[in-house]
Amino acid sequence: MGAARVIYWFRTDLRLHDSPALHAALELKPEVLYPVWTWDPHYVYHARVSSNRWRYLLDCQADVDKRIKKLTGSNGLLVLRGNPLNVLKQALQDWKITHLVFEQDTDTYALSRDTQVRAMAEKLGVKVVSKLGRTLWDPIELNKVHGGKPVMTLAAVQKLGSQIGPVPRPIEAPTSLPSAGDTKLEAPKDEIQDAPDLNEPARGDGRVTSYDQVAGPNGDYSVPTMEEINIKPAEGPYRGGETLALEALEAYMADKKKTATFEKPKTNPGVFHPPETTLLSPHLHFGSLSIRTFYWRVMDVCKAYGSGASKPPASLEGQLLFRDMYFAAQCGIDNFEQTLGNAHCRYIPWRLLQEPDEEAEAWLEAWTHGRTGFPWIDAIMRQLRRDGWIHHLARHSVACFLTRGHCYIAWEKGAQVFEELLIDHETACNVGNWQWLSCTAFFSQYYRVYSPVAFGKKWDKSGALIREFVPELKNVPDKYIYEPWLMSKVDMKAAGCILGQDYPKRIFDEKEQAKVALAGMKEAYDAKLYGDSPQIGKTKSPESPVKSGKKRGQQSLDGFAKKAKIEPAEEHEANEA
DNA sequence: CTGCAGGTTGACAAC
DNA sequence: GGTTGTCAACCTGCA
Repeated sequence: MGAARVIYWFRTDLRLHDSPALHAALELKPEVLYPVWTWDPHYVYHARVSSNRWRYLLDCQADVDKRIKKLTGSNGLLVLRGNPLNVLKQALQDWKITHLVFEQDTDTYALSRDTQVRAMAEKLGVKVVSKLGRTLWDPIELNKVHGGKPVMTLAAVQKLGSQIGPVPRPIEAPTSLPSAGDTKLEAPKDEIQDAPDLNEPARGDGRVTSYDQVAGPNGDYSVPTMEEINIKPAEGPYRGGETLALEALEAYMADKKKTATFEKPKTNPGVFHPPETTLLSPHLHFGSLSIRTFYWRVMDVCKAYGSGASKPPASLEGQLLFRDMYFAAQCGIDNFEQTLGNAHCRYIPWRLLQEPDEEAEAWLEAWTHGRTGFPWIDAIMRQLRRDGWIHHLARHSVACFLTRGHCYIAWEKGAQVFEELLIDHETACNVGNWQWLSCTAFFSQYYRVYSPVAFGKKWDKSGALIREFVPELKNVPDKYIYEPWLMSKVDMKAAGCILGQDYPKRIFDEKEQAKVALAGMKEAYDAKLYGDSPQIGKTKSPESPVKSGKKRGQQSLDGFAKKAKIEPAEEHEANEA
């Protein structure tokens, strides 16, 4: 039996430190190791991604590329442009690969993609190895030991997690890597499906050239540039990559008291550049920081600190446990990313869930672009758009406002905006948190409503966040900064801000609208319907959105993925012939 | 079955 | 200005 020839497929794990999958690849003692990223058109066209997040991804790739080059002394990351099923099939054959190794990914699209890739590889006689590395515990196993029910409470994560066993300690980054062999590839002619192009808002004017060649414009599989992928320049201040991730972790952990006594609800959503929280979530998303490295650094600091350390759910450990909870819920619930067909999501007849509604469309548009006339809400939404990151409680505040608190608009609409704009967007966490805030799952105390005026004021009396992100209100006195509609004509003139001209009038009276929304929530709770209740289908038009493929797909979140058609390899061969 | 405690992070008024 | 009770009352998990 010859030596192993390995493709290491990077996806959710753009790092070299504590990578169980990479470790498994190296344990095969391969004679050649091809570190591959597949530039998947699904993400380029069928997922919402802002310029900020595209740049963050490229940052992570560039950093891993540099690290790999250092260890191999030759090649870096090989970015193969094309549908992973097709390019990997070609690479497995042309490079005489014996093992395909990657980190387990339980996202909806990823599960279906990996199932197909696995089948394709095994058919070619290639061994497929996948390892857990993205969560503290295996989300599938968490649900299994929960009796097959999806894990949806933090207490359950703690209990079942400790039953499964302690989180493994992180493993060191390799000190050397085998080089890749010959990288010549008989590039398959990929049919790139670019419709629907959900990334259109981030794209520049030029043509997408990413898929002209499988090896990229220089023929060397180099990490793409923003120009090459034709994405507009990113405006935000936050950059990605393993090097920055590890530095940021150490910088935060250096303050032992802050780390050990961390309580999320006590961190200030009005503080920015830098925020009071760790800002490590985007690194977790791209895998440029290992979750286990983060977890054990926190646990060790807390242990050394002693009895004064904070505890879950508010503590840093608690934040990481929530993440595991959402991953478990996502892979344990059918149609997790939407209301319809989701047995664990309360059915609420949200505006814009199914029926057109001009007023609600206008409110959604105003919310999306920070033009609601509520300075606190608008500041957060503009911060989200410019920087790609907002504080957790700020997310709560604007999510509550759009859904159960005031606008009574379907949570999926808001989740789509977050999906596009957040640099730390994680489908499981984003969808889960939107369900939480909209009181459709996880949480149900709908009478606790965040005020668009009082909540911000509590943290930030003089409105620094508003003055930064809503400059038209810069000179409004503190007294009116959260409620500019209280200004007289004279006040407006003095502040250089005429309402309805320089800054919008509020879209509604928030106290009145909160009453309307609360009454709606009460009625919806009394009805006790869930996303899979048969009554829902019956009350709607016969052209039920649950069944109709294309239109629904365009509207849904990552769940679109599972409906996106990935051509079986055989069909492609037939097409090419 | 019932009852009850607890639930990451509310708002507001009254003291 | 910081603490406390009320608002109107949800869910899950466990005894």
